[in-house]
Amino acid sequence: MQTEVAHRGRQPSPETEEAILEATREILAKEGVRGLTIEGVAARSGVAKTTIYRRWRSKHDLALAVLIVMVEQQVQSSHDLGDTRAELIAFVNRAIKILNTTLMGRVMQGLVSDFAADPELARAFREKVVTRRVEELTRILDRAIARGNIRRDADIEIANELLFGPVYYRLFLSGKPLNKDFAERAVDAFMAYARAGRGAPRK
Amino acid sequence: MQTEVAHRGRQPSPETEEAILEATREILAKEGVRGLTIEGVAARSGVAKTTIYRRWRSKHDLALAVLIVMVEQQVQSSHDLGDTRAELIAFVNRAIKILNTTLMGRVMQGLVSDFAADPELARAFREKVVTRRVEELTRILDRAIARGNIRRDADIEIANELLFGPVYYRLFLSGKPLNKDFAERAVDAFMAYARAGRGAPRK
Amino acid sequence: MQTEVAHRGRQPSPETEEAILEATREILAKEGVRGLTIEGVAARSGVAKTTIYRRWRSKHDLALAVLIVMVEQQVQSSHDLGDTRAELIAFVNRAIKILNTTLMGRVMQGLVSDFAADPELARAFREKVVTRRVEELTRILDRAIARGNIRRDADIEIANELLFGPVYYRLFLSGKPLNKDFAERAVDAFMAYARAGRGAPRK
Amino acid sequence: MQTEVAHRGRQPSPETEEAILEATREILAKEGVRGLTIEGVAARSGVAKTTIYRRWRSKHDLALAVLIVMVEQQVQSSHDLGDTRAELIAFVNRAIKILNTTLMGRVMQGLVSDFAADPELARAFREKVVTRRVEELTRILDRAIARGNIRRDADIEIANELLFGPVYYRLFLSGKPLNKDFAERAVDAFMAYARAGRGAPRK
DNA sequence: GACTAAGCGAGACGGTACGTCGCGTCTTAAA
DNA sequence: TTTAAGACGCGACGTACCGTCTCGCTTAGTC
Repeated sequence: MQTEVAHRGRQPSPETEEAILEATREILAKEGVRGLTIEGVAARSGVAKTTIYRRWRSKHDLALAVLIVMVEQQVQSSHDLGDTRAELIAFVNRAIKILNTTLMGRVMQGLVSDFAADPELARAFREKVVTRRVEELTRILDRAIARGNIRRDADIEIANELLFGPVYYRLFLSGKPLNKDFAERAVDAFMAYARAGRGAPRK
Repeated sequence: MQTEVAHRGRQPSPETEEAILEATREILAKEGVRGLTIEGVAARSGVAKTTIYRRWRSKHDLALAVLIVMVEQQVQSSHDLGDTRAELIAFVNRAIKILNTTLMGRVMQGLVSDFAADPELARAFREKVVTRRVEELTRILDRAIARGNIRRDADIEIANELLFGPVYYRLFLSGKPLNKDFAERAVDAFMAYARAGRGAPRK
Repeated sequence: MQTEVAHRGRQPSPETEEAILEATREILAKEGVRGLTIEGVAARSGVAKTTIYRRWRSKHDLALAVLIVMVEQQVQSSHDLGDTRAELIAFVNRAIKILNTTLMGRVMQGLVSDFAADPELARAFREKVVTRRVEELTRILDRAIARGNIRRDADIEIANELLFGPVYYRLFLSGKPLNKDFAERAVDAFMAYARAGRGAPRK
Repeated sequence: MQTEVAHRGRQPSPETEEAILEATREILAKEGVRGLTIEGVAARSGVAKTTIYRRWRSKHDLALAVLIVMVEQQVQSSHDLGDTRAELIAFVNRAIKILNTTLMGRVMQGLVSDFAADPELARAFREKVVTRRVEELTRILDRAIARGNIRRDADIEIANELLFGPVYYRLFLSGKPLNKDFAERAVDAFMAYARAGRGAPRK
């Protein structure tokens, strides 16, 4: 008469999940977010569509999941180099390198439009990806302030925008290559600003 | 059966074109690039799908056309204020205002992913939209150099990235509002950088 | 992820199939094969276009399916009347009556051009429709031979062509009505031929 | 005041007409009635669509025009061979040969469905194509009656159906090849019938 | 020689239907 | 209860042709 509560049935399998993510990665690499379809992932992974929907709300969600895994594997703390400029350049360059050499760049290009349409997706992206970067940046700037390299009241938010705004501008809009000396200039601009102070000499 | 070249056939009707663009604008305003479909534009404009395809290759192309018309109407030269910082702030704020108050912002968000997938689209966007901004910026910086406000060798490309990178970073990624004092900070950072010179004091 | 074969998934629903066939019949009756469109069948039946395509390759295939159902319902064995001529006349008249009173005539007219273009369709038609007639005819001729009414070596193929060639000639080309005494003449011609024998008196 | 009637303007050019027919023939040969489109004919002939529509109501009409030209070129009277059976066999074989070796067969297969849908087309076909055959057949049967080879009251209509019904049955429905001895059998059947008389021996 | 019809090419246009892709939901049977 | 399989309704895609419609030129007459 089914009075029991404890029936648990078949357990979700980790292999299934991995198969899905792997297929997603392969498709993403070959065709970008554009070519990513649930149908395609199901076919390539041998997993049923239903199973995928049980775990992710949309293909964007799925792409983001892949991206997050990627970010987590790339995590790497920047150590104290005793030189703020060098630390920042290394930091920005690390981000650039990931964008250039992994799926990250293509996935970002494909996902960015979805952030505006899907707040939940945007939230997840910021929480998992941006936050880490901001934390890292905070550590670097704290050291910089301690050393007296930059103003006490330098705003982390501005720092982030000045350093990475140009990076994504190139990735999304201008299509210019993201190379090394490019990072230097962004860092120099930020340093000039942060050293001088907000109310610094004008005109 | 004839050998002439000059036969021209029926000319594309401007009314038809306008009807399509207007319908596109309406849908874009209501539902964004996401909700834009050729089918929908055809239905709303009373124009046949085929006619739309005859003029634009894709809905992204169509959205871009709308955006370009918008930009062309907004064109406005910045006059000499005698103050570079003020001119730049006004310049950036003008862009921000357009993003905030017209369809431009939403359309950009929706279109940005397509630039990576469709080089032709990206090329058109840069040519029609970015180029104008760069020209304008050039004029401002020329005046600034003439006045001695910034270094002779300041790079227009960098200027563009430093000023607008943060703007689009907010629009695309962080979702933070694009308000007034935001423009000031980006301009101050650029000015600090451009005044100091590239090989300026380090550490 | 699994290796089994036996998963069966959701089964095609007979209601869906019947809805499609019924809508097809209605359209066929009203507008003929000419007016039959998958789009129309989908609309009238409330079934999705894709579902129709999942079951039939083309509208011709669909029309044939309807025709086959019709034929299967009309199947009716001719019993021994003790008189070959009477049996054949009844047989031909039965076919004529179906062509005259059901959709069969119109559908055949509309389908006939497709047989030449679509061998698969032609094959299906012959298998399902012609074969039955030939079987029936075989039984009648066997009885005729047993009675000594016709030659032992009368060819079933020729019989079929002599009896039904004129019928379809009228249906397809001359447009003359298919009435009763018409069948008699075709049967008489065949009987004269089959009784006389192939090498019979000439000139 | 336009009282005149006789303004004539530019005359339709025969070259244009021929170019259209030639293109039609080529397409018909390659792709059959199925692949025949006004658009295609216009493209291949270099003639404007409008010009084609000015002369023919539909692609079927156009195909029929081609077929009629073909028939007119093939016209050939059968001479008195002194032997009715031989004359009929030659007559049927001539028709078969045309169907087998020219476009006629394919065009007939493609057009036959349109006869039912387009009475005007059917009328034109009968008038231009069938009529000639019936006239020819009449001459042969007149000679046969004169010779006493067949009954006085043999019906020309029946003759036509008995002789050509089987031919078109093969062409349209059974797909069996139209070869030589096939004609003999149809003729023999007709002869047996026509010699014996309608009210001939039964049972 | 100017005027006036038509013929003609080119090609835009509104349509209808095509056949396909992918979505997200559902049903079924097996694990 | 999860899973693979796959049917299903749905919305949109981009394409093929349809038949009609300007448009501007060419070709013949007629006045």
